[in-house]
Amino acid sequence: MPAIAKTGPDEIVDAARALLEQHGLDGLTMMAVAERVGVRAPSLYKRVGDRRALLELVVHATAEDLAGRAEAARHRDPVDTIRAQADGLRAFAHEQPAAFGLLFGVHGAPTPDPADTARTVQPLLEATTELVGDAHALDAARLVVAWANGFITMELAGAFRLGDDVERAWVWGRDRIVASLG
Amino acid sequence: MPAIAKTGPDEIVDAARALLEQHGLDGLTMMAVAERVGVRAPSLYKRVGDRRALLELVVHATAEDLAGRAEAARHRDPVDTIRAQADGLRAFAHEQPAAFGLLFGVHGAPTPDPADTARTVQPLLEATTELVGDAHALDAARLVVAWANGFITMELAGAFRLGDDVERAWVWGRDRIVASLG
DNA sequence: ACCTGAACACCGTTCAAGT
DNA sequence: ACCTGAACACCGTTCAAGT
Repeated sequence: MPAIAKTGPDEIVDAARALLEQHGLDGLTMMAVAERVGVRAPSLYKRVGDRRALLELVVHATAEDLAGRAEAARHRDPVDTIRAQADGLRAFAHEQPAAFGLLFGVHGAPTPDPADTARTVQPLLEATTELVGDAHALDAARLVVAWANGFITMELAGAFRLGDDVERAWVWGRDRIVASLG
Repeated sequence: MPAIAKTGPDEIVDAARALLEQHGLDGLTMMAVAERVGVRAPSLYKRVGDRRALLELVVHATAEDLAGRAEAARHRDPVDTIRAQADGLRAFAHEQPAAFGLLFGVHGAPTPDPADTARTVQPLLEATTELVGDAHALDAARLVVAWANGFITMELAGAFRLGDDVERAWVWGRDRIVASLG
């Protein structure tokens, strides 16, 4: 007998991303995803392997999203590009904090596709190459990304507890780093 | 009837920390902790409230550990202190990667005691005060900590996939940051 | 006082049976 | 082809009953 599919992998991944942001990683259960796409949990296994595989799809979708933004934030001036890459990463993290945490956290989450990672870093790498030269372009890119990721992660975790202006700390740190590459 | 306690909170926290490093956060189950301390899972609830409370104890113990190390890594020269704080944090993370991830990750883990956080940052804050003055001491400390946390987190997550020397990137970044504060 | 088996809720996953 | 109820394993948690 025919039997039309009620859902596909895309709807499932979208549902999973929504649940991730709304209820955290623990709220992203197979049962909750199933309910959201209008199906019973066992049916999901015909589409996505298992929960781990679904997390991989979520990571992949998030990484693609981020790569697209990074590519869109290029400027003529390498200093402008570096600032835009850092600010863009932060904006992305504020929009999708849980997905950002999944992508850059430590705890055994799936790793993004190397190709997406490469696309994401590329514009920054071009800018640092222009600023500091080939020999240290990668070191410089790692400096910028490490600082931005660390700052954003601490910000999202509420780790800046000594008061004062977090916004100012971002700009101050960002511009110190940019200046140190000049 | 008497009935001597078979275990106390300290053994339970030690068991939990060991499980965390050996089997990850998912391996830190109440049943596994119970088995390690020689008791059945229900008995743990007379000692630690619940799993969440146990995680808080683990975070607290880890944060105290880290604070002690930070205090032990002071030097006369503020530049030496900053280097030592960054290197010490990294050494700590390499020894207890899972605990480090729990402490600095994003995902709804318990937050360390503010007092422990303050102790941990204090030596760095004194050094940055000496280097850049009161007005930007906190901004500078945040720059250093954000970079170090971000670098270490990416390193532990295996996010440095573009090859090359990670060790060199650490030293290069660290010394750029220190120099930018001079 | 402290410990435990039994029980319940919840989640991931499999599979035989339905359409 | 696709979907589902039933079932199993595993974990967190509670509680009445044991010593």
